[in-house]
Amino acid sequence: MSLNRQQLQAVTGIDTPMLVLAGAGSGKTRVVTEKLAYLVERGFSPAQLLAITFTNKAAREMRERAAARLRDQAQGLTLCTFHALGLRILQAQVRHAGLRPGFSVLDAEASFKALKELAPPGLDNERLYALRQAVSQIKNEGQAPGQALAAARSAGERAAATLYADYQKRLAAWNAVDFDDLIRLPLAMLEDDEAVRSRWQARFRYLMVDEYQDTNGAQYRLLRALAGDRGAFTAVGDDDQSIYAWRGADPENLDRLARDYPDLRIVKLEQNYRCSARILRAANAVIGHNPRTHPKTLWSALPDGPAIRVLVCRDDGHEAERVAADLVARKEAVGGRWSDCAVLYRGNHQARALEQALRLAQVPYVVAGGDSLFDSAEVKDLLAYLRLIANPDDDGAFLRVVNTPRREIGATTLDRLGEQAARLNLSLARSAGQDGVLRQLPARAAAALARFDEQLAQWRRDAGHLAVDELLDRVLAGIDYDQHLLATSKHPDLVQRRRRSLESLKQILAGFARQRHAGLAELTQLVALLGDQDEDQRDAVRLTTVHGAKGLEFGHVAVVGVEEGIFPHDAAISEDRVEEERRLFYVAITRAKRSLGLSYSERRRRYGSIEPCQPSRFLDELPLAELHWEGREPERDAAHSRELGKAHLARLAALFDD
DNA sequence: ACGATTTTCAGCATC
DNA sequence: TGAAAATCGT
Repeated sequence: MSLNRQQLQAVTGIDTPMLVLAGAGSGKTRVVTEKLAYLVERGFSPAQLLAITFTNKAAREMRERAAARLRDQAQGLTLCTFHALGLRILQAQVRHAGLRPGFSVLDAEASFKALKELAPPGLDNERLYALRQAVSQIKNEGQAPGQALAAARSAGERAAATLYADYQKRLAAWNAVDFDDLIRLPLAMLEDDEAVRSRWQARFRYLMVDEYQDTNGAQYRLLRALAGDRGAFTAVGDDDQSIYAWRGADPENLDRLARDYPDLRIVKLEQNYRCSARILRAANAVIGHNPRTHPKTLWSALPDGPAIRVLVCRDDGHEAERVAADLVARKEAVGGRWSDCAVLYRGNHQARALEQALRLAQVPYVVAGGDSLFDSAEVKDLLAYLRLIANPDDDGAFLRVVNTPRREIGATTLDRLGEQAARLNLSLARSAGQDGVLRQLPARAAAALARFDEQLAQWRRDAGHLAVDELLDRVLAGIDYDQHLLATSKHPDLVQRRRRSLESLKQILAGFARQRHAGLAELTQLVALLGDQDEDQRDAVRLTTVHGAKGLEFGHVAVVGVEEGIFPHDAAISEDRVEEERRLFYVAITRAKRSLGLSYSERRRRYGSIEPCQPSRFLDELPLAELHWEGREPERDAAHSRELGKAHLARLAALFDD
């Protein structure tokens, strides 16, 4: 299949900076991979090319596509997320960034915990979230603590700036960075230091940025610093699919690009190759309810396909059952692969009812995102051990593992240790290694701490000559973790599951180590960022949030919980952010190639009690002619409705026999 | 210091 | 409803 005229322009335009406004399903990924190939043809070496995405999933997808297109040329390509790029820059110039080798990358949870401890005491959660948001926003604007303090006008801004300053002091003491720092610190180096800037500008001679509408202020400046005046970049994005404003994404960056690069060329991709004409009409109708700065008119040459089904259900359990039954009926009638179907929802917690129903209906499924391997306590524990071995300053890691498994080092001992550490200006783990500190403590506590310190010292020696998986085995043996698992797991199968988690962790770490030739410190840093990389390849229905489905496509898509309060979400309604929810809904329905089902419940269990629900306003925004409503039927008619469903699906099969 | 029991509270999405 | 935190009792 060849490129259309706009796609060709997007691919071959390399003499001026380029912005590609790519509608949903318009072959965006294809353009990016073709362009990478084109750049190589035109004399760029793959090592000089940098392709940036926002999510690990997108990076993985792009890597596969690039490998298929570029073959062995894809090897030298740098293809990663903004944050992974930031991490590389930091690793390459650790000292310059004010860090020491072995620094820790805090995950969102650890970072919030640190922030919470520094915030004024007695704040309710709502205020804490607001503060976290405020601090993160300051960082996403690329401001240093001093700048933020100077710029603060209101009392609220001063509170956020003060907290930010304290928080950064704490991170510095821990030799740690958070996710926002992975952008902010490299940016500061690039902007402030001519030498660093030219070094990285020489390293990357052409930049591709995917999902450009999701960039925040700091990321935009990072892009500009790397591209420099050469303007050797292509940004690909779609403002209608901007769904990360809550993460600081600023679609304003689209216009900023045109201002900063007057010779910017803009190409619009408006032919959709994915969705049936009917689904696309519905999508266009929905997004038409938003004010738009870069209006696009998406069109599809594909046939209409079946009507969009709207399922009205009794409650969330019923909804899940019907979705499951629908998937079974579809499989019987149309055949095809389970993996060509997806169930999309607004929040991860909605997966639970679906899982139950799918299990009952014996439909194979995989849940994307949600709680991964890295959310389990045992994996977090062991990763914290590794982090503490790599970075003796990581107080967060120390506190997590110091008494797991029990070492008889309790809260009082840690309080005393904390006082001593503060006095000496040392981390907790380092203080525990000081005789002077231990002498201040009761003999029992001091002995326990000394034992732990000795263990750590031994592991640090081991880390020098052992592979990660071997080191992990040694740690597991040293702390008798299996015993701890047995003692803390209520069910025997839970013990099995946890053992398996640790086995997977070992595999993943060993895999990373081999693949990236990374040492212990780099491994823990990468893992914080990348999470679980292996995709489940089984033929199974995919359950995912709408956010997680961005960039993916499926023959059949079911969107559940299309209700006021869920989609759009309550918080979005009260905070006047329905437009982003509408874009999210637009993303959801444009994942579907051939058939689309939407469903909502009349009642739903929320926080324990059963509450009545209203259908989502987005349903009213869909063209009535494209919809086929199916109210809830009496149970005795379930078989009948199944037959109806089959007849419907048989027609569908006749339309699309591929 | 630790496990058992009661109370609270509800983050929506990701790096 | 269910998980996490706070409190209680040994």
